[in-house]
Formats: sequence, structure tokens, C-alpha cells
Amino acid sequence: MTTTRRPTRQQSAVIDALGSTQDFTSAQDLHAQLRESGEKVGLATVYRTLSTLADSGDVDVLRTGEGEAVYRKCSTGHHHHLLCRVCGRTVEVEGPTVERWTDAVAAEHGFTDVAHTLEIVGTCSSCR
Amino acid sequence: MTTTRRPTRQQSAVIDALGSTQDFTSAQDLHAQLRESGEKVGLATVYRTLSTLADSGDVDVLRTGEGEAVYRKCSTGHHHHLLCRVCGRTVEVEGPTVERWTDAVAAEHGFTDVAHTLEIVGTCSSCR
DNA sequence: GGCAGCGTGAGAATGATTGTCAAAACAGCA
DNA sequence: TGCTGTTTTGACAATCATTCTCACGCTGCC
Repeated sequence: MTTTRRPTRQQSAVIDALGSTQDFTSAQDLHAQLRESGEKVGLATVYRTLSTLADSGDVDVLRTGEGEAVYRKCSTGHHHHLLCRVCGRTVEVEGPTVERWTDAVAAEHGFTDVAHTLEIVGTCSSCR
Repeated sequence: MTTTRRPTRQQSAVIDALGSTQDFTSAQDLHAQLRESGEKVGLATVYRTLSTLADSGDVDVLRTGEGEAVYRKCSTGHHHHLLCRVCGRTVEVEGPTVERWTDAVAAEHGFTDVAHTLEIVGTCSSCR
């Protein structure tokens, strides 16, 4: 993967399937979905494509309470997730405060090219 | 589990081990740690104890990026890590700002029993 | 002592994810 | 168009955390 290549049929299928919903979807579900719609894509390929996309920041990844990785297309803007530990519901939140703080702290310690991940887990009002 | 019972030796060992650090610790690590310190506790028991504690809300659980469950004794005052992506050096940082912000955001969305993870990755001054 | 009930632990089972490797698809070139 | 080296794919095996199973031992009670 030295250069940017045109996505293959399988990769496009994965991306399309992911784009067809707003929800977080697991690799397994995505694979089953592709199967049903007639696309022949191997499970390993689904995983490979997803992790590549995740690496390049084109999709969001997080873990459900059961430890399953779930993915969602969401390219615009950097944001964080508020996750319910009971029902798995997620809320997207933005935090200029945090962005500024992390940058400041990193700079203070001489770090550059800073990236960060922040995940908030709690119990949502309906699962109380 | 109809009545509250006195914790067994094994359960106490797990609780103590968990209490001996501020960090989130995986069940596997906890088990290894107990082994090293001479406590004979089965892995299954570590898992059982941890999930019981988690259920009763005595510990926080969340998932690492690798899908490992990590546990921490519920308390305030923890820190985050600033990680150099080149040399792997880590710096511990504290952030009342972030703590306050996450709590506020969570509350705003009706979330309770909030925990969070924040990791900052960058390039440190010597690896520039 | 003897019995009942629960916690324990070794190892098997499970399920998601990753690794392996031969075959297929593809790009560039003659 | 046919050839060749490279990349991607996919069936399957391997891995790893976690959960399940079930015989065994401990504790309290008669």
C-alpha cells in the first residue's frame, strides 16, 4: 500500500455498505449484509478494509460493551463519543475545550503532531 | 447472591490488587499480578469477581482499542497519558479541565456514572 | 461426623479478529 | 494482445480474551 490506489470492487462494496447507514455496524454484520445483497466479499477482506479505513481516519471505530468493534462512516470534523455502557447508544460531542487543552499540554511537554482519542462511557438516562 | 456475603480470600485479593493502582488494568494483567505476588487465584475467578464488582458499580469498566476490557476502582483523581509515537515514551498528565468538561458534557446528555479515557499521541522533542 | 450449598479453578468452548498462502485480478510494458 | 511482476483476495487455520462447565473443596448447620 505504498501509493493511493483506486478502491477495488470489494473495497467499494464495504464502503458503500457502511455508508448506507448512520448506525455503528460491526464487521460481522457488514459482512452478512454484503452476503445478502449478493456481493461476494470475504470476511477477512471486510476486516482488512475496515481497519485500513479506520487508520486513515475515514471511519470511526469504537467498541461495544461486548468487545465487538463497530464502525461508522463519519468524516467531517473531529468529535468524540459518549457511549452508554448498557444499551450502547452513542452521542457525538464536540469539545473545543478538550482540543485546546490537549494541544496545550502536549506543547508544554514538547510534543508535536498531536492527535488524541477521548471516549466517555456512562449510563444514559433511559438505562438508569 | 441473595445476601451480601463476606468476600472470600480470592475476592479480596482481586479487590486489593485493583486498589493498588490508579490505572485501568486488564483482567489478564490483574491475574498475572496476583500470580506473581504469590496469590493463587484462578483466571475464571478474576473475571467473575471483576464482573460482579462492575455490576454493582464498584469498579469502572471500559474497552481498550484492542478490545480488552480494563477495570479501575471507582475514584476521582486519575491521570492520562501522553505517548510518543516514535520512542514510546509516556508522560503522565493530569487534567482537571478535562475531568470537568467530560462530566459536564455527560450530565448535559443525561449520562451518569461517567468514566472516560483520553490518550494523547504525538512526537516528543527528542524524536522530532 | 455428615450433609447441603456455594465459590473455586483447570481446562474446554466460544466468538471476534488476525495471519497464512495459493490463486485471481491488475498495471505496465513489449 | 500476450507476458510478467505486484497487489488483493478469500478460505481456512491460528490467536486471544472471555465465558462456560463441572468436579472438588470449604463453610456453616444439623
